[in-house]
Amino acid sequence: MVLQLVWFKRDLRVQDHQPLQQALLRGPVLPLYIVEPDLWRQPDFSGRQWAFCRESLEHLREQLARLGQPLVVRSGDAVALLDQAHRRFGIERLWSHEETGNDWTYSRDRRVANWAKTHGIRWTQLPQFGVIRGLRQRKGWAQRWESRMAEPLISAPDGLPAITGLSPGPLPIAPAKGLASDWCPNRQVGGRSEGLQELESFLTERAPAYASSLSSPVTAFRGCSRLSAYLSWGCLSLREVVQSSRHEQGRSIRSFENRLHWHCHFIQKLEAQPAIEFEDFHPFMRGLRCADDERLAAWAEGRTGVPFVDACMRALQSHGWINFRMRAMLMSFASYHLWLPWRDSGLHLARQFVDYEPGIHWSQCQMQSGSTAINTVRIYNPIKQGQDHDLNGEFIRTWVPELHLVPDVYVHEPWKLSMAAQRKADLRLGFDYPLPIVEPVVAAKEAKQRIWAIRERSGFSAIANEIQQRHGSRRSGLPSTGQRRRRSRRDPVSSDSLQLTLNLS
DNA sequence: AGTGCAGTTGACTTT
DNA sequence: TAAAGTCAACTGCAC
Repeated sequence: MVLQLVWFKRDLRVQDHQPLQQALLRGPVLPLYIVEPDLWRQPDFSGRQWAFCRESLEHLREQLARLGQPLVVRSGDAVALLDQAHRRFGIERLWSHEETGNDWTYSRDRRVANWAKTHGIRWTQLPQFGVIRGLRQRKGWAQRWESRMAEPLISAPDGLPAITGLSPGPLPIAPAKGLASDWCPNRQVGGRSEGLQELESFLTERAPAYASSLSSPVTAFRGCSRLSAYLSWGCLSLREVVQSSRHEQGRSIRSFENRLHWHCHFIQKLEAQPAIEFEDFHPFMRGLRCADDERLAAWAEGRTGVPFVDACMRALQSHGWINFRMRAMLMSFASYHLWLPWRDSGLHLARQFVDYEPGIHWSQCQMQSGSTAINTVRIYNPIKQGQDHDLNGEFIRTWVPELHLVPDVYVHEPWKLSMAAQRKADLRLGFDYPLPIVEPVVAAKEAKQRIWAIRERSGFSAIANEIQQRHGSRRSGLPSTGQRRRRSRRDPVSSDSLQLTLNLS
């Protein structure tokens, strides 16, 4: 018997699954998922991600079983297992979705490609996002994204011919031996039905308030779409989310759609330049920051002594998710205030995110650390963020119960409490809750100076411009220094040539 | 009623 | 998807 092998990776669904559809046109299909212990031992992967993935696999297995051939699951090295399948059945062709993963999955894919070539097996990888493989420069990208998303959805197959004498194999509880336990009590549950429920409730109930609730962690857990993990693991296809959101109208849904666009925009950067997982976009930024295990641990465990930062980190630990603005603030605090290398803090965040998507993640880590050079430096002030998005401290009090009795005005800056006030709030600073490990205002100022000193060095902007050509969207472009015309308020539409000359000279 | 002035607001620039 | 600083316009009030 000769088979088509459909290799499921982070595309755990049968709907809108082009490789599955195409493979079935050519013959009986062996649907395979490979649990790769080495992958799950990588420092950016974690138990909570496996738990979500495993739930999604259970659902996928059921769906495929109903179609006639359950999902086959094997644990081990991908090349070894593919080779085994080939020797037993003969694989005519290998099918999968393109994956823009980390360095480990990229090199595994190269090994698989090699193996396939050696055995004369064609490996067809089809795109599932708006990411374009082999793209040299960014011009025209947005339009190609648009046409990808407009393609008709592919419905689930009618059925799969059963393969006799092939056991589905167990879905392991742990994907590798000796992995750290990862308690995440408020994690979303994986699987396509859960994803569809989330999509449905978002579009029919929650979408109108999306734009107004996505910034504050008080409202974001309900107000955001919460589809990210289902997209990362492929329970839902991006195209189906884009298309169903287009049936709705309103300001909020437009702003949501914008973010779906950004999803691929960021993955495209890692696709075009895999090194950004490890290496700063801009060479002038390399080796800038200082590794510090103690600082890293305090940040990662939510005990920096800055309440809003700690509250966000603890909420993330418990949910496996937090809203975008707070992710940016956490990263900004690690990179600027604590001056930690983004790779170290980024690995911790990667493990915390159930929705970890390497391309988005590493692009964002760099962007929030100022190392992309094509974005302006954004240093978040955690006290201001707290006052803006958790004015009365309800979020802080939920996650930092040590501050339960601290009055609202001090809850963002408990170090300003007098001894008497501490006693009254039943709080001993430095004992029940730490004093801040850095002075937020001073640390931010210092970081800002360091970063700007580098940005002003000669040769910096020339390289920044090259990065812009390769990775930037049109809007993110650096203003060309010295060429911008200043407009006075007094003279808002001045086109007076004399003034123009003066301004340019 | 008009003027002076401190304090506030908002647009815009710089870091 | 930032924050802080600057500057001019505006506001409310006293006289």
